[in-house]
Amino acid sequence: MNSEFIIAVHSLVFLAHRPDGMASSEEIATNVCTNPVRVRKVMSCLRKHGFVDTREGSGGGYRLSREPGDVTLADVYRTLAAGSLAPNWCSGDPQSDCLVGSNMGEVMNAVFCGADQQLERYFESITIGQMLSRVAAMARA
Amino acid sequence: MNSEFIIAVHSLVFLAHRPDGMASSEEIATNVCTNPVRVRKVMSCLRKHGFVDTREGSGGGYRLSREPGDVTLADVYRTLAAGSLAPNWCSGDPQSDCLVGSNMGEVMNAVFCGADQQLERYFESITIGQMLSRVAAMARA
DNA sequence: ATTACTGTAATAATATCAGTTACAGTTATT
DNA sequence: AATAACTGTAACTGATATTATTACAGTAAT
Repeated sequence: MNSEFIIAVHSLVFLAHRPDGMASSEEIATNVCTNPVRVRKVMSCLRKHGFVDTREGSGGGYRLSREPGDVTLADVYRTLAAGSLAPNWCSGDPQSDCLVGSNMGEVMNAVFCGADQQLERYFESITIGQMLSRVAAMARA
Repeated sequence: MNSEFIIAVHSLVFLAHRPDGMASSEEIATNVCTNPVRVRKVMSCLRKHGFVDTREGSGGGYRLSREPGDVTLADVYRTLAAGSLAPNWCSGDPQSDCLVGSNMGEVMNAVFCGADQQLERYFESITIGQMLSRVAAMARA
């Protein structure tokens, strides 16, 4: 799975966990275990899609702009990783004079579109709020 | 998605399409659009899991050893690409003293295990025989 | 024997992904 | 107004993963 998706989810959960809902790219990067530039790139995308607000300048950072319980992983998936199942590579060749060789690419594509939808449906059932609860439950155990 | 999975599915459909159910690695490679060594590697794996029989030596090649209608994509998936959704990379760090940072890896893992199961369930509903029908339907259209 | 295959390892080429550096723009603080 | 602490991006570098190629031993048909 696309690691930007993971960074995004982790970041959102981290923000949801913060009492004031805020953190800088560096704080997030440390928590996620990656570098701040990558976090900023992902967050920049999340901002454009209305998941977070940004405050530039000193004391700035990111803040959740939606209720954790209202944001599903599917929302994030669609924003950052939609179609990630579809192979970058298509087998076969439309020019082939073989029935299979010439049409497999398209059939395979349809299969993966279906798979992607299936995956989205699953992610639809999990919210950022739930992720936070799960993390907390883990800590108690 | 794992391109070996795609090669495997394409190859099996191609074999199913052959009147005698047989083809050499070179024929398959041409049809799939890749090189014979790769095909042999994938087929070797399929053989070990009982999907095909191999005949070495002159005039040899591969032959489907199960009914196309009985082989699901899930069978192939489990053999060649199971767990492909789970990220190779885990966010966070168990040593972190933050609730989120220390437990997110495990929670994320559980999420992806679920996603993988969801995907398998979907693949369960598609057989090699159906793939062949779809390809044929496409050619008629 | 020769030819046409598979099986597999090793290597080389290529593409993808992640980390780093650099710097312009923004805002709070003093 | 100067400084410090941020975000936003682009460009570059390095690491990693993927794919193709080469090579050769083993097997079976002719």
